[in-house]
Amino acid sequence: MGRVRIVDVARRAGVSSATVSRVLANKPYVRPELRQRVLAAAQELGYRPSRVARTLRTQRARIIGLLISDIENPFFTSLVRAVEDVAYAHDYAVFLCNTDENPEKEQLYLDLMVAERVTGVLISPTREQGVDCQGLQQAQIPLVAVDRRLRDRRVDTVVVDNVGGARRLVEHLLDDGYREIGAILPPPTITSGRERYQGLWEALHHRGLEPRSAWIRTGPPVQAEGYRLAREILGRHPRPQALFVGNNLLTMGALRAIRDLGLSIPGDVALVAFDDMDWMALVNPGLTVMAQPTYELGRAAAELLLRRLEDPDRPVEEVLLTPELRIRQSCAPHLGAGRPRGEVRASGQG
Amino acid sequence: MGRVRIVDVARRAGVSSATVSRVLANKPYVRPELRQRVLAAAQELGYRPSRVARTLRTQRARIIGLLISDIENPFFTSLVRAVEDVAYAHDYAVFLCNTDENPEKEQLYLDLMVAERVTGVLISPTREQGVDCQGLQQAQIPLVAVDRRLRDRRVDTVVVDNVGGARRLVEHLLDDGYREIGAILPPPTITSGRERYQGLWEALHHRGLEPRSAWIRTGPPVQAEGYRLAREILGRHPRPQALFVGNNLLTMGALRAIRDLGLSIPGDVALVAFDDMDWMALVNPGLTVMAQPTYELGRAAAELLLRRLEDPDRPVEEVLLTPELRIRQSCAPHLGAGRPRGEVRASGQG
DNA sequence: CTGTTAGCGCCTTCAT
DNA sequence: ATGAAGGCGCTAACAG
Repeated sequence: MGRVRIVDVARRAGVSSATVSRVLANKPYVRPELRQRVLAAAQELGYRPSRVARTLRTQRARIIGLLISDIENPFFTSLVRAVEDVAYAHDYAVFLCNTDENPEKEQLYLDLMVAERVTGVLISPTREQGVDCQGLQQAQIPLVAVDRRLRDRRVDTVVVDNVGGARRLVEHLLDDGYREIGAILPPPTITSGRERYQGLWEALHHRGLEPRSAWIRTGPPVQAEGYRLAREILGRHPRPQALFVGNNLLTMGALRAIRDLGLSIPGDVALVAFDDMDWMALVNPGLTVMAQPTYELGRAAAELLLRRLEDPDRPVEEVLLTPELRIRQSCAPHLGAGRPRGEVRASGQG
Repeated sequence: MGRVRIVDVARRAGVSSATVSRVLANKPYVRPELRQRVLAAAQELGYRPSRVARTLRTQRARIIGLLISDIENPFFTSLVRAVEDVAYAHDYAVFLCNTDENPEKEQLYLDLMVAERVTGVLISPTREQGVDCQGLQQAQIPLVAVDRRLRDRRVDTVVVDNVGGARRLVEHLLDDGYREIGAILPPPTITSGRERYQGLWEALHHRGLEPRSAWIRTGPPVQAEGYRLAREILGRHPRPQALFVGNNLLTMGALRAIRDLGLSIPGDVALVAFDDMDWMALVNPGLTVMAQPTYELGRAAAELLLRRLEDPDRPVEEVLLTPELRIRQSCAPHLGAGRPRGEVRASGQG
């Protein structure tokens, strides 16, 4: 085992375990000489404090729990990276759990976080309600929702402006002259999906248009679903001239479907997508996307959690970040043909 | 806090804490009636055992540590997913750490694993040697290396056949008539990088060819480096007709560079790559890749660790998996022009 | 400034 | 089949 305990170090340094503890915790009121002796003894013995014992004693593991819904989604890995950076800087470890869009797994991990007495939890919830936070509350473990909201308004939240972002994307299509617009979206049980639908709705209504339900489909945010739904929508007669896809994985599937159908973008069907992925520009330079500030999202969430820890009584906070429209200029001229309006606009407004 | 302790449950059920412990651990020798009472009491009180206390007592946290070198690399996320699935099935939690190809961070996390008294550790090491496993050994925490080897031959290892895989990729180029072949590889401090270089070397030597050092570059396996090195190599006069890229992130960078240089694949430069990414076929259907069985890799590693835990004295094991050659048929005819040999071969042999 | 002491919550002999 | 008691390794009062 971690054979060498604090008393071993104490004995070797000729002091008490309390002094060793103080030295290692960098507390004041220790004679420099003793400090040296202790440090040396610890070094020589290769002493590794048991974080387990410390946690039991202090009733708080210096760990931040992070529950994401799909680790294979680049969106989340970028977020993870951000959280990790912040945690690392503040001497916290990160306990990463992949809920896999599965509410049961989510609950299981939430309970695990309680059982491990983590300091705080960041979560990107699989659904808006039905999450049992009793355990967390009882154990006074703060919770912060990232990317997706929870029904419970008492939890701090960090999200992007999904309504506005979706609206700008659709407006981009409308500005280009498209009127027959289809959409593939995450289900309304996920707040971001619902909000993006609302953005679509607002954009259309602002121009006196109605969403055509035959062209609008929702499904779990996974690639296979994007593929399936895109084929379904684009297989209809008539089919929409343009597609708004509300999630990166869905977009990936849709791109595949469009390729398999032998269609070109935007010649046969125009595409705008929420979320961005690094390789999308490689796949299709003509694609316009709403890029989320993923790293910022994670950083903001982690920092919000830290603030909450400092002052448990501060008012509930909601951070709203703004996604960025990226209009990509096609560098493959043959793909540009057939676009209602050929003009390429500068990045920025929609 | 987790206010309700085992004694609270015991009191409520009118038994001792020992009985509660036995019931919750599903141990025999408890009267069914008492068992019911205990279960009911635990339920009513919302009792959540402290894993921290349990760990302190048993000296082993039911956690598997997983140290990967880059969480933003899809290769690793797929591996994470596999490990998680196995762990989950065996009632282990996974403590995921991102070393970020940084040996210091790696060491820090390794120490953290010891401090947390995890059951075992899976690692994809940042480098072959210099990893201090003293702490792990002292604490008798088994270690398994995944994807990359460690110098220390006493650790169980799960890797793919990098030499053979690289060789087959290069042979694929040679079979197509290419002779002037360049390469972009991870550095030799990473075993997979070195092994892939060896595969390249073997393929060339087998045909009486020599690697041209001016066309061969190594660098950290990140996209920016792939971009830089590809530009460098392809900017030379003369430049190679074909490129072997030995890592997915490097490939991503190389693809970007090739695009920015206005070159086409394989017309201007042929490309074969180790590692596969889901979207690569979308980016360039003509790309031939050596796909790693990433999920299998993670699963094998986790299972190897589990076996090691069951029997600490079993001989050291090395699992060698075989990557799969994927020859993609170009569906963009204009990209096929200029290829020395137009024939498209079936997937399988190189 | 430093040492003594009393738990944190659980599991596990040992005795009954 | 059940209970009593000790201790895992550490920190935080409290004494001095």
